[in-house]
Amino acid sequence: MKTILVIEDDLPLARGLVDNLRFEGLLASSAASGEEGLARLREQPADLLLLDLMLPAMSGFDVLRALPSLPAPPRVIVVSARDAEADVVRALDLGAHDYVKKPFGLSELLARVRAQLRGLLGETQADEIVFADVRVSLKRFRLWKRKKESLLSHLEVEMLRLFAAHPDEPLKRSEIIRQAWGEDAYPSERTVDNFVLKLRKKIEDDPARPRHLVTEFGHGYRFCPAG
Amino acid sequence: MKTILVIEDDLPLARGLVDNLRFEGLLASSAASGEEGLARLREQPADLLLLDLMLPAMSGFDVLRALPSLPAPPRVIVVSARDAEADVVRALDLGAHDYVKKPFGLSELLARVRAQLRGLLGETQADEIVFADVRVSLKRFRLWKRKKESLLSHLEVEMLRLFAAHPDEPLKRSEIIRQAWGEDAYPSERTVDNFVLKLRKKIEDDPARPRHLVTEFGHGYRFCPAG
DNA sequence: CGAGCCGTGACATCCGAGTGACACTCCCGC
DNA sequence: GCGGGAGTGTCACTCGGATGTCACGGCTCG
Repeated sequence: MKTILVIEDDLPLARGLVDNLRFEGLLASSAASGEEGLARLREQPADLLLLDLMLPAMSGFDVLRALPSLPAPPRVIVVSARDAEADVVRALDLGAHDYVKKPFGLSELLARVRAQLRGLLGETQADEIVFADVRVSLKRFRLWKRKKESLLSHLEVEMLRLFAAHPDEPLKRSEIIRQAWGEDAYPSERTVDNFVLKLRKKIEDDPARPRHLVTEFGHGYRFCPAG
Repeated sequence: MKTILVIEDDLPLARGLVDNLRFEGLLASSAASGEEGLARLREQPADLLLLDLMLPAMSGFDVLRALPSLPAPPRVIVVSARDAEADVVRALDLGAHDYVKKPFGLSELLARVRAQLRGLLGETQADEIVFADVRVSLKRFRLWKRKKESLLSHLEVEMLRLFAAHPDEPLKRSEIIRQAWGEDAYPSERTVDNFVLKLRKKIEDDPARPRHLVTEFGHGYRFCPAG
């Protein structure tokens, strides 16, 4: 599913946009300031950003300038009450892909959102995890440890994604299953052990003495990026 | 250099646009009708199309509908005096990437042109794909492997084009269908397998042990130009 | 109506998720 | 320290789903 972030300090408007985007079948969320939005994008890259220009502290232009240094910059539609041509040109040349003037027609905005998302392949979410001497491409289902390449299955990727989202935090097997397998799958808890085994063979120097995927006796497993 | 075609029946306006686009460093030309424009695009693919909606015989909407069947569809900015929201939505959903209402500010239009062309570098619609001992002419629907010639169907070409645009990246069957077949075609996912089979017979030394079109179990297929 | 193309169904084959068995390790009470 | 039971490491095996492959039917176009 495609993800969208709305950066807008007018909360009722933001909520309305998010609701409508969700109704379009998109994974939408909002942030009330540029700083908050950028922090969110750094953690959880989005495919598209709806950006207001008139924000409290950090302006929309500042946000545009900061986007290229993100791990996965989103496409951007600027939504602004500023209708001077100079503002439009400035925003577009700062990297925005489209510019919609307030007040806008909702159906036009949604059509422009569809136009921007069209042709984007797959999900652009965070597609790399890097720690120690290991690099993981979540999009390509591949893992490299010192130039040695391994293939990852769908579930291995989901588990790595989960562990990376909770570094140094013990995760119970039941929690791992719920997050990586989904709400409606109920494999045995020993299945988790098997996947930990497979992952250790791919990311540990000595799989018998793991330093990254550590057993928390009686509680589950813990991911230590630092080792 | 990036190429632009302007389809506009108001000749003075068309000339003005072409001059300004050339001043921007682009290779611009114009056509006075939809038919003429499409013919031009078929001979000489462009990177971007500026399209008027109110054309004499064939309307701009008709042109939009005809674009996908071109060998190399351009990006499209619709430039129109029709300002009803319904027209905007319709044009965007027919595949336009942006919509500018007349009368427009020239600097804004040029900024939108730059925004559309940005990031297109390297994606310029090549009409040849070359890898290993295989050469493909996308325009001629032909493929050569060591002097052995094969004919390609329309969909085979689309799939090759898609794979070539995403080397070494696993593509899901659903994505392949969406990109190669189009948004409104829903063949079975097994259809993709059949086309992979046909392509393998044409590009692999040993189709039973493919090195270029590799299966990613559970994910789809991956194109490895290097083998 | 013949040829080529697209799409589906059927069958064989392959792969990996999940299970269970067995050995080993850890914690706890003695 | 020293069992013992619970928890974990590890592996071989199974089974369902995914894929390879082919053959057939519908379709369009000349």
